Amino acid sequence: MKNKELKEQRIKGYYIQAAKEILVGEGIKSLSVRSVSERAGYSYTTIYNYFEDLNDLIFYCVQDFYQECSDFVNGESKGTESGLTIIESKIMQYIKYFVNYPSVFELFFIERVVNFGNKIQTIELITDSLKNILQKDWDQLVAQKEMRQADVMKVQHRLQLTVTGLLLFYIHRRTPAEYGEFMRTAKQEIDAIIFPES
Amino acid sequence: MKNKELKEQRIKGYYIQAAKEILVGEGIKSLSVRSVSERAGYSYTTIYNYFEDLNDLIFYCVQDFYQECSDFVNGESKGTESGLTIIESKIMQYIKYFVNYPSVFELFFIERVVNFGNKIQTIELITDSLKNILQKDWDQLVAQKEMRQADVMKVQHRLQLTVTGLLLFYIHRRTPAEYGEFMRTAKQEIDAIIFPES
DNA sequence: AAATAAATTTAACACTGTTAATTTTTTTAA
DNA sequence: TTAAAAAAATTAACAGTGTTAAATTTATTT
Repeated sequence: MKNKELKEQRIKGYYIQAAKEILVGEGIKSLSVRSVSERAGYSYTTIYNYFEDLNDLIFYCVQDFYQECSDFVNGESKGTESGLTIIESKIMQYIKYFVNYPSVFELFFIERVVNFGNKIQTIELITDSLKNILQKDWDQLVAQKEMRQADVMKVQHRLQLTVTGLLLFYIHRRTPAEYGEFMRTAKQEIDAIIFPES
Repeated sequence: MKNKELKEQRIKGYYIQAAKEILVGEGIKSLSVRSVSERAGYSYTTIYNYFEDLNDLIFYCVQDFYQECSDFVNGESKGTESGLTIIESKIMQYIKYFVNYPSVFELFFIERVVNFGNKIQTIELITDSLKNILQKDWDQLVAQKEMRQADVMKVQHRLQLTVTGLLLFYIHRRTPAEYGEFMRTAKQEIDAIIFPES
């Protein structure tokens, strides 16, 4: 009976969609078993027939958001720019995604993750999301011998720390207060990492 | 009647002490109006006679922890080291403090702060805690003309982003998994920022 | 010692996540 | 097509959360 499984997947989709809408619209503080159930159109315990618990549902949202973020960054290929330049503009797109969806940033980097269990892979996927999303571009750079593999790894790590730090202070602590200044300093810091000589 | 005020301060102290013990021992997830009240020796609503709400109490803890962190970093002056070297070892002390008290890191950088109001100064104190705690050392460096003011500010900001990023991934996402590796890469990254030529 | 003020506690409310029992709906078998 | 079995969904309930209002106890003044 694959019909049954299809049905189950559809209903899970209703919950995931409802949860994503609440997360993007009102934030994780408004996401409760009751609120998501109501939006999905079910009573407040039916959800336990389809998800282990609320965290389980949230994990599906995280995977969806990761894909959205990746598409947002890699979607519009800027055409004929050089390697590091296109990487930089992609990093700025990555930053813009989380500025547009601060709840997703919270979900990825702030939210305390309990019940790791079988979700460790997803955790790693999102903590390394910047690296993962740009992996092809970095590989290409190495293949064209524009950078050495070891240097790429160092730069990847440095970018992860700095970009996450930038977003943490801007989204979570409103530092700096102005969007324009934030984007300016963000670009400066990224520049300093990927163009270390200048 | 200053006697009355003294009494009030003492009782507030009981609550703050109880809250700090819970935060350090069991983490913020275990800090509730009921748990802190029980440890302070009062019924579960007496707290509202001394604090606006639970967040108000937490803010007093934050200020205490900030002072503790500052003392931990500046307490043991390493004697006759040169400017940047002593700054680096102090930054490593700063990191060690939060590794020892991960709940304090959460309180400082992770916890969503509602009801800003009159607490904005405290927020700024802790988001700029690394800069604030080392300010004298930086000033001395400028006074001795070992660094220019503008460069100091750039390095301060870079350190803030990197150190917070490092702690976020290590404490919150267990990346890297090993303490030794974490401290090694932390020192590397700090080195790269404060000794940019090498 | 009696009246007043202050401090503390109990009761209650509206939330939260989650489990167990019950009811409704859907599927299978005759 | 109707009866039995299985599945799905719902209601009730529990233990927890923060917070307010009313009741009670304690302390201070007259």
